[in-house]
Amino acid sequence: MYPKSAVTIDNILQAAALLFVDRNYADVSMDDIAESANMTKGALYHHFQSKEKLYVALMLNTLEEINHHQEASFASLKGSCREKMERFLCNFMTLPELSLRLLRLFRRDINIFKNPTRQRLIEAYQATVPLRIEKLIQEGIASGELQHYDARLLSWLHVAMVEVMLSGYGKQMMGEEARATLLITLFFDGLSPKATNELENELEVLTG
Amino acid sequence: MYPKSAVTIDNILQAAALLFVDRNYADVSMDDIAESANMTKGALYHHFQSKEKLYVALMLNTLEEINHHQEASFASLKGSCREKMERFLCNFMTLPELSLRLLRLFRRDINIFKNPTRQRLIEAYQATVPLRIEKLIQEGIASGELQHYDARLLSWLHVAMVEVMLSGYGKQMMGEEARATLLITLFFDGLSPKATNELENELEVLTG
DNA sequence: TCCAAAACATACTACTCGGTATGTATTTAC
DNA sequence: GTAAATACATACCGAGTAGTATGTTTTGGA
Repeated sequence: MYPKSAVTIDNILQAAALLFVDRNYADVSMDDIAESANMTKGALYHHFQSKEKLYVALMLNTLEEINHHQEASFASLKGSCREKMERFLCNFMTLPELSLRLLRLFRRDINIFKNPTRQRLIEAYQATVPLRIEKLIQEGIASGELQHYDARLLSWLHVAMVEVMLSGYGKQMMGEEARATLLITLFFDGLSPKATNELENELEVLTG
Repeated sequence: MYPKSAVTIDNILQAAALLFVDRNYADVSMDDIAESANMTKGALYHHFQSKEKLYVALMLNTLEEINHHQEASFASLKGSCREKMERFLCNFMTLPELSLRLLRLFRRDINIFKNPTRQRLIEAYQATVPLRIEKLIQEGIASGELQHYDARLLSWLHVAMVEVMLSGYGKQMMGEEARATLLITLFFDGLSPKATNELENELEVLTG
């Protein structure tokens, strides 16, 4: 009934996001956030009980957005495991710059908090990205497209590689789809020059 | 001439290391460090001008240790690029638990500082691990063992994967050498079941 | 119109923490 | 031994910050 609150909260979270992505949690004060959101600290505390609650809200909110962005694409994935993963990755890379940076921030700063907050944040984070990839990998293992290593471990390796591709250096090197292709190639075929495909082609030729 | 100072500084750095690895930079106070090192803050400030200087000293000190640990092994690497990387990785994994955790900490917290400190730390960090791997990768590319992607990007991907292998979940899953082997396999051959070797064997059989 | 609840502002508290000023004890050099 | 440099202790300061108490303004409904 007081819709003004919603837009204000959104303003606060937006301002907080911009501050948190290039300073540390400890280095961003509630005064900073209030000033950046064009309001006073009193108003800020009217909407958020504490700094921690604000950060958690920002995180859950961002993850929710990302979830929404991915849900449709994830549900409509078709083809081989490899195709699915590549599609998913491409879609992921089209997320707004800010969302991606926040995601990276969360992964880094999640240990600031103590349980039970910590556990809650970890689960929320995992549900949006690593678990989805883990599911794709599990399917790939089941269908024989991937060797049967631990799916969770593989998903974390994948996530870590994606993070590298998204951060700084990777970005200026190559285009979006080139980076996605490289990553999928590395993941499935490795970096040895004799790629599986080529060898399979040779085999086909020889075996008729 | 005052040799007591050296051992005291060592004590301080050791105590600080233990505190920093499981709390954040901001969450560890100079009082904490002093208490943990069994001395007062005044004594602490006699040896370190500031908290930042202390942290930098800890970091450079740790990197120096790691450098020392790796130098001999790195110089004596022989065989193919793949063998070299596997050896190097195995050796790296034999580093003390605390050193590895500190290394991870530095990578995460290096952005706390402003230039020129930041730049100095980044260079020191890169010199101990990523640059060495980059060199191995460059050799591999030159010798045709690896496809000619950007060596630096590949080294970062490699480092990121190593980090996953060393952190928590990876550790309890498999033994040391198993993790190293998996990582090298993934890096060179990928995770598709039809590994390059097998295909090459098939080719050899068919082509005689 | 009028009132209660929500939205926001102001001013303040309590406290932490990096850093310092100034002392005392200990070590080394001669 | 003794003087000076070093090592360490004690007590404090000032800045900054999370959080609060208490006001004032605005909003939405009856």
